[in-house]
Amino acid sequence: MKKPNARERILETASELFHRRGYSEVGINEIIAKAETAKASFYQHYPSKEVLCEAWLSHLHERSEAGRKAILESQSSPAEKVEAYFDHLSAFMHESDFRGCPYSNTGAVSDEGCQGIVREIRGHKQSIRDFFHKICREAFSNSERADQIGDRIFLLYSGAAIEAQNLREDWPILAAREAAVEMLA
Amino acid sequence: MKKPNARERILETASELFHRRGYSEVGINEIIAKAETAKASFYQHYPSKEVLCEAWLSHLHERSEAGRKAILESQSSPAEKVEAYFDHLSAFMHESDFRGCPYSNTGAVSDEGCQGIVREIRGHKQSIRDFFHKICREAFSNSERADQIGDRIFLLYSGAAIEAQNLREDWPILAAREAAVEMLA
Amino acid sequence: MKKPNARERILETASELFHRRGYSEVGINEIIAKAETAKASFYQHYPSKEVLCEAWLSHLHERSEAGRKAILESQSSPAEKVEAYFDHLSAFMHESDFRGCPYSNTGAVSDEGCQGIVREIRGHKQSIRDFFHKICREAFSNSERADQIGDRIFLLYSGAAIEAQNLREDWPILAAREAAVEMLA
Amino acid sequence: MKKPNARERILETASELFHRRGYSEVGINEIIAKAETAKASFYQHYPSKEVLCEAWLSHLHERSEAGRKAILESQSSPAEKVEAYFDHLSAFMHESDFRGCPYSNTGAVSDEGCQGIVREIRGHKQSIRDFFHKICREAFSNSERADQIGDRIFLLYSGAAIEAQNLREDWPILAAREAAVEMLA
DNA sequence: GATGAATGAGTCTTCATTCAT
DNA sequence: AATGAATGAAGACTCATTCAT
Repeated sequence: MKKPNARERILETASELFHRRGYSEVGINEIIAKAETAKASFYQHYPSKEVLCEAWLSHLHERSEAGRKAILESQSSPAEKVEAYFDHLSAFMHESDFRGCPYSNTGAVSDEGCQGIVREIRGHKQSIRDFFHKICREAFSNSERADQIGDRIFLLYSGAAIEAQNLREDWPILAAREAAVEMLA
Repeated sequence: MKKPNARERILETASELFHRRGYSEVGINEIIAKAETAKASFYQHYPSKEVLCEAWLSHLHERSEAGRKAILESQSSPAEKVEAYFDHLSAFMHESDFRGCPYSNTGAVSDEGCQGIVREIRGHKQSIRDFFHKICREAFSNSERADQIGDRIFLLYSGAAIEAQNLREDWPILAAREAAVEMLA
Repeated sequence: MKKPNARERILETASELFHRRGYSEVGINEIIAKAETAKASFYQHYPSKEVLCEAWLSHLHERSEAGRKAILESQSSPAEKVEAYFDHLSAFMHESDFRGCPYSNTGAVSDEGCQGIVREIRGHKQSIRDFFHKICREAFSNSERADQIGDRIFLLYSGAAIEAQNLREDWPILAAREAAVEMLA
Repeated sequence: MKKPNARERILETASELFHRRGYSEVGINEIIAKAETAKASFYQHYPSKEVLCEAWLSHLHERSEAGRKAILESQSSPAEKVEAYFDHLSAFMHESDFRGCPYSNTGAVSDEGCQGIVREIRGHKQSIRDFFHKICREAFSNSERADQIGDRIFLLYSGAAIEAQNLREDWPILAAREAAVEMLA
């Protein structure tokens, strides 16, 4: 029984599982079973579980970058842009039963030995930080102050994601959003 | 070869290992080996790994509560109290090579099935949130505004911890601290 | 279904399998199946397949040393001692369907990374070499000449074992025995 | 990307790898990767790993036969011919970091099921035996005695190869050579 | 209160081979 | 003549837990 597109099916399945339950909690066996693939087919496409994890984070990052780009290019005000991004976060959290940030969650179980994974995490985080910096530079004439506020919103954003996960509540997202908007006023 | 205090040695060993590498990444075998205990002795004291995890988080919480109590009872201003707590965080992060928050890290690999663990996490987080609320109520006459600012500082605090871990840098802690102080001005 | 003495059963089973088919050709699964043990029981007693291999070779060496000791302590002439040892070899080869020398066979699939295994092999070989040296010193007044002849008999012995294996014939053992006796005449 | 001579590249690559690490320790994947060939191309040229092994041994045998033929046809004395062959062995061992005899090493991991491989091994060994027989017939008028001495030199030769490998020393080759020359005196 | 031996189910990864194109 | 994707079986090893003593 030959199944084409194993590569894609594996990535899709793993994305779902890694996100919902965490990278370290999902085994190759479960992935290939759900993806209906043979184990050796898996390793033909991904040399290791770690590389699959990188592919997942990288793929997620691309989509997430596109979302930020769309917001940046919109005609909205800085505050509206920030609001839009927090609304994205809120939707994302509800979709995934408050599983939090895939990057932070993965970072929690990856030591410095997982170089590729760590690179993906840092790249993603820096990208979000840059996003807030850009928005704040639209709002503030002083670029130093803009970056400072951008960092604060970035931290509020991260804190909101992690605490919404920990508490299984969405007030952190709303509170962070409100704080961010206030900072841009 | 009788080893007294097996219970304590196990908890100490597990605390160190869980914190540095993560609950899911540390096995029972490693714990009992480092604690120089027999496997059956382990299960005599802790019926499961999960219960050991709860004991770890609970013990950590007690010490952390004591720290917050001391700060609250100090003669410092609200801003100074917040600064003191962020300084604690900074020291904690440096001590542990930026391993982040034990509670959030554990939450990243625990599903809702781990009721005891989840309870510890939520209790701890709520406790920190309360701590900031109390400080803010000293600073603001309007208690609603106080809680709002307290929540924001709580989120900055969480965000700082997680991003210091992700980026292995300490600017998030400094930036969050600065933001918190500004909010209390 | 608890089975005591797993450790011994594993060693016995592995000894048989490693000898008949070769260290690299026998998997842990087969060993534990034949020994009727759980996989984890295996690893409780032997931290790795490599260590099991060392235990096998070491155990074999002890028995083999005892045999040489008995020959050395016998009242036979040097030639008779050598004959006795070659007769041992002949019997051993017939017993095992001409599977040759376990040490040489294992050396054929072990690189220098397998330090423990290599140590066992070299120790065993040196022990046989010493054995022939001792016998020859009984036969020759010149100890240098004795060691020289001892080395030659050692090499004849090794060559006989390997070629009896390769050819599945026993003439090599008979020929080597004859040559050795002639050297002692 | 068309790669001509895939067949030859595969054989060359496999020869090197089989010799250095042993037939059973080298996988098809490694061979095709190093030979820069596709997996299916491999199976187009060699229906199985076993057949590739036979091709390797057969090819090696041809070159080795040529060497023996050259020695036999030389104008040297029997003792010189034997010396030349042991010198070949010495050079071969040093070139390959004392990996020993490819045929004996392969025999150590091949059961009687591998008919083709076993045939190659036996053919090769018999060929070397014949070689020594021929040389000894030049040296001895009594052809029975000649074959007897030839067999002894053959066994010394085999023993030297295997023990040089086991001990990673070259004294066995020198000792066997010396013994062989003495036998021809 | 303490122990070492035993366990089944799981981990990630590699094997030699075959398929459709 | 060449290819990349697919495969089932097996590889060594670890998991958290339970047992009898």
